[in-house]
Order: sequence, then C-alpha cells, then structure tokens
Amino acid sequence: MRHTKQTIKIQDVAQAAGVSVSTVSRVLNGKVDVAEETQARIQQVIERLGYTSSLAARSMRGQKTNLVGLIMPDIAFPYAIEVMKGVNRAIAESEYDLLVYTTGDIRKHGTALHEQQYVSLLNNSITDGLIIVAPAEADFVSAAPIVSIDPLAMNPNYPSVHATNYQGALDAMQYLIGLGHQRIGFISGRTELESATRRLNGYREALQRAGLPVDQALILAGDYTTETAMRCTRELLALENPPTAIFASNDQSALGVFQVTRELGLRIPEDLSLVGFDNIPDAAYLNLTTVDQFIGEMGYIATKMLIDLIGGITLVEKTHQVQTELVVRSSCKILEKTK
Amino acid sequence: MRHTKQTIKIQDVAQAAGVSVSTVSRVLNGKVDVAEETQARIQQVIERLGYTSSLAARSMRGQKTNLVGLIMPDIAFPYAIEVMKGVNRAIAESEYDLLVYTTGDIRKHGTALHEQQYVSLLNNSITDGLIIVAPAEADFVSAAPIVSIDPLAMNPNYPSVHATNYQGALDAMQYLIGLGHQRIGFISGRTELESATRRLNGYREALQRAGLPVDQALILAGDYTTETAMRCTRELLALENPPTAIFASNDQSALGVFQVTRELGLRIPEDLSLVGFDNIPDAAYLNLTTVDQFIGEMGYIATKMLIDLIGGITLVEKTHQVQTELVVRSSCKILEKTK
DNA sequence: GTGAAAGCGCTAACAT
DNA sequence: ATGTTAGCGCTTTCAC
Repeated sequence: MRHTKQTIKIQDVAQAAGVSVSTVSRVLNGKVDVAEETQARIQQVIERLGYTSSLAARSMRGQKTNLVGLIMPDIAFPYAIEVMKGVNRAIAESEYDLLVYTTGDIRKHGTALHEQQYVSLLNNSITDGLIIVAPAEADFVSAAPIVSIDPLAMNPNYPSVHATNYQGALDAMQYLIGLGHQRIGFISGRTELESATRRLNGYREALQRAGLPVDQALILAGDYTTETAMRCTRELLALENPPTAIFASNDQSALGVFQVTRELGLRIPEDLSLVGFDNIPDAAYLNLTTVDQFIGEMGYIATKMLIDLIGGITLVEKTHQVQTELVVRSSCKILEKTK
Repeated sequence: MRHTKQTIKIQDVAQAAGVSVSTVSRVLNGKVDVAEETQARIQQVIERLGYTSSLAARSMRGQKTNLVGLIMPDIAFPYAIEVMKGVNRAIAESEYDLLVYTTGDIRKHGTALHEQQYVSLLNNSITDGLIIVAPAEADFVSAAPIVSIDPLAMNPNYPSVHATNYQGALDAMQYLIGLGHQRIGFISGRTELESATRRLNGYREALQRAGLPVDQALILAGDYTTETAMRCTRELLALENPPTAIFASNDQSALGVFQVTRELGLRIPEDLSLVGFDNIPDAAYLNLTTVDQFIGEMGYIATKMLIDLIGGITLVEKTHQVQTELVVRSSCKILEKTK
C-alpha cells in the first residue's frame, strides 16, 4: 500500500488536465456547461490518478454528502442488528450510503451525556441526516434532520418510530391464554423505557380481559438481559404454583428463559410455553413463538422518513407506529404440572 | 428539535468569551499556554453554547479525528456481524470511536470497482485508519493505515488478518472421521476466495490422511449462500450412496443444510452429522458442531493492529493468523442408512 | 498569554 | 466555456 501522506487533490487533477480547478469541480458535480472534449479529458485524468474528492472539504462547503448516519450505543445485540438490517435495506434502495457510529460500549462515554455531541459531530459536518436509536435526550440541536427509533423521552422534539408494544403484548398474551394457560409468568424490561412499560400494560390488560387474576408473584423485574432473565426464570419455576407459560419481554430475556429450560431438561413448548418479544435469533429453529419482525421494519421506516426529510419533504405524521406481529412457530399445549 | 441550519462555531465561542478564535482553539486542543482563568471562562462558554467543533473542518486541517473506519460490503450476515462485534470490542477498549461504512448492498455499486473510492473517501479525510473486510483490490492508495481481514488477493500490499482455514477444515474432518464417517459431503465456498480454497484443501487432505477416497460426487460447488447450500444438500442426500455427514464451508451454507434436514424430518446429529464453518447463530441451541469463534477474533486483532499502526508502531508481522477452533456442540453417531 | 493571518481542499459566485 | 477568487471552520505559525 502506498501509504503516502500525500493525497491527490483537485489541484493536481486540474494541473494534469491543463485546466483550472473550477472546471474540474464542475465536471465533478455534473454541471452542464463544460465542453464535451474537456469533460472527457478531465474524466480520464481523474481515473488515471485515482482521484477522490475529500469528504471533509466537500462537506465543509455545505454540500450534500449522500451519507446517512446511524447512532447506536452498542451494535452487538440482536435488537441493534435487526435495526441495522432494516436501515441497511432502505439504504440499499437509496442513493445514500450509511455511516454507523458507535462508541463500542455504552459505559465508555456515558451515553445520554454525549448524545448531543455525537449528533453535532455527524450532523453538523458529514452526514445529511441522522437516525438515532433509543435516545435519552428529548431535544437535539442539529443542522440536519433527525429521526429516532424508540426514544425514551415521552414527547421528543424530533420525529420518531415506535412499535405497537401494547398491542403486541396483548396479542402474545391472548395467544397463550387461548392455549388454555391461566398462570403466565412475565419477565419485565427496564422500567424507564416506554416500550417496557407498554408491554407490561398489555400483559396486565390481557389477563383482566380474560378474567384471570394478576398475580404479582408471576411478574418479575427483568432488565432486558439474559442473565437476569435466567435468574427470574429459576425463580418462577421454583414457585409453589409455577406458571405454565412465560412471556419474556425482549429477545435477550427470552434466550435466558430458553437457556434455563434447557438446563432443566424442560421441553418447549411441551413442558412450558414461551413467547418472546423482539427478534430472537433463529427462533424458527428453536420453535419459539415470538412477537417480532418489527424491529427491522422500524429501521427501514425511520430511514425512509429521514430520506424524505433530507429531500425537503415534510412528514405527514411526526410519529410513526410499526405494527408488531405475533409469529407462532409451533403449537403449544399445556401439560398438567404435578407440582 | 431546533433544526437550525445555523451551527455554533468557534467564532461564536470566541466572541462570547471575549477572546480570539486561536485562544479557543488552544483550549479545545488542551494546549498549556493559556491562563487558568481564561481557560475556565472559555470552557464555560463552550458548555453553555453546547459547542462541538466541526469534524469536517478539524480533519481538513490534518488533525487526528479519533475515528476508525470499518468497510463492509453488507452488514446483514452473521459473518459481518461477528466481525463487527470483534471490532466493537477492541474499539470499546480504546480511545477511538468506530464508523462502519456500508453501501447497503454489494450490487449497488459493484464492490471491488469502488473499494479504492471508499478508502479514499474515509481515510483521506475523516478516519485515522481503516479496516477493510475481504477486499478484492490488492493495492490501495491511502493517507492513513489500513488493515484487512480475509483479503481475496494473494499478496496484498497492506497488513492482513487471516484464519487458519486449512487447519480448521482438517480439524473438522478429523472429528467427523473420528466418529466413524467414511462418506462426508462437502459444500464449497466461492472458489475465488482464498479461504474457500484452503477449506477445500483441508477437506481433501483429511480424507487422504485417513486413507479414505476423495469422491468428487460428494464435493458440491456452493457459493456461501443458504439457497445454494439447500440445493447442494438435496443433491447430496439424493445420491444413490448418500453421505452420512456433511461439512458446510461457511455459516450460511450450514444453515442451508440444517433447513433441508429439518424439512426432511432428519435429526441432527442422529441421522446426519453436520459441521459448519464460521459462526452459526445460536449453534449451541441447534446442537451444531462448528468451526467458529475466530471471526470476531479477527475483527479484534485487526483493530488492535490498526490502532498500533495509527500510533506509529510498526507491526512485527504484516500477516496475522487467528487460530480457528472446533466447537463440538454434541456428540454424533452414525446411523446405518438404509439407502 | 494572546491575537492576526495564512491556509487545509473544495464550491460557487463573479469575471472574462 | 473556462478562469479567478472568496470563503466554509478550523489549527497553527508568527507576531506582539
């Protein structure tokens, strides 16, 4: 690799082609008023020299960069990956390229504190727009448009994409209740998140509608991690009157439940019905019933919205709801537990 | 969101603090020769105004940006995700942030053709260094260092990280042979890839060492996709004398095999042993034996190497080998197939 | 210890 | 149809 500190610039191209920088710039930006012959010559020189205009310089002149930014706290979780896939899909269909920004670890910079900083960093210089996942901040100052996915704040000042968390939980519960389950355990998410609260509400409402009691002993405080969910599962199964089904309020939690049932030699869904929320990797292979296929969609929709905004199109609704979907991977039946 | 086109710049800070821009710049860059009192005042103004210096302008002046770039053709595959996780881990431990660049779809821009362009775009302006996955190009012009993972070219002019593909395939095969398998199907990868060739060589060598015949009918041309692998699997199982085990040369292929066995009601590993290469999502849950846990490591190592290079440290070896590892998820036994 | 001024590579008037 | 030039926001000599 010619790891030269010396980069080819527009000047070099101009010189080599025997024209001025502005003429090269015109060709670069597809302006019409350049002679065919000159245009061709310049194009040739550009290719021969392998010239690429500097992103930094271009964006400093306030140009479109054709870059969309995606800010995520951490990219190593199924949820994050699904969002990326959805964004990726929309990007693939567009003229934009994607820049995913991550600090590698929430704990490194202390998330919320620095959200505005990331926004400024990207949107005030190199990106034409930004998608930000689960922002804690309710208010951003930004030179370019922003769309958020699953914002924590109740009434953010930026457009956002949500899922029908309440309805999804309702669906999941009605499915379980329809199978005959009467005692259904619930592993909650982090209560400060809107989505977690809505899912819990759906759980409660479904029980009430079915005339089933809401047993507090069956509602355990999870935190969207596998480890905590494993602890919760053990606790639930150790109850004197254990649940016959468990509703895990996110992907990581569902995997936790799965893991414990596996260790205990319990079969799903024969011995215990399990429904998880969010995309569980290879749920189909695991025979898991899930409320999913909406996370990617959120990424997709958010990106579409953002591209509209960049294009100067005003959104009809600032908040977009993505329909959740219950995917039944297998039929479940309840076994009468002998304690 | 105050979606102002008006951004706060260093000028505004200087004005508000009653100093010159250069003084603000000095504070920004932690220069020492600024009066305590002035420093504090400026710092305060910066915070009050929520000022963030423009990435574009900063990088144009040839500064360190503390940004590492990762170029991937597509981010929606297990392989890509594992690489990202590894890179992410190294980034989390460092002072750098990560910028993942993707065009969303290989087909959109025609990959190799534009690799140099991406390199220039990022490395000649906003990133301090670049990791590039499976580059086709053998030669890059770049202002900042580059480290590649799994380059296609034989002797690239940039440092690279590889896996012990040959040894891994050998291990996988010896495991299968150790179980008593004599007829082992092989679904190959894209032959233009170094890694695919090495895996095939490992397959062949293992058979020869064991004194087993290399049956061409058992070696099918895959292309690292699930669809093709499914076709190959059906073909293999339809043979008059079908294999009792299959070695899939990557993750997507292994999932293809898995899918078909599922459709046919075959149990793994009872009816057919399956070993896959590369990280298969939740292989543990699927009881799949795999050669894996090295992809993330490649990303991790590559990032470490890159950070060294950025810091001006010369690498001891330009090429780094990451050890593959065979993970046995379950024990397999052969069933005598009745045709 | 601080300010003035010269550019980094580029685009967009404004000339010619 | 092409060249000249003034900045974009920043860092960095070089003065004071």
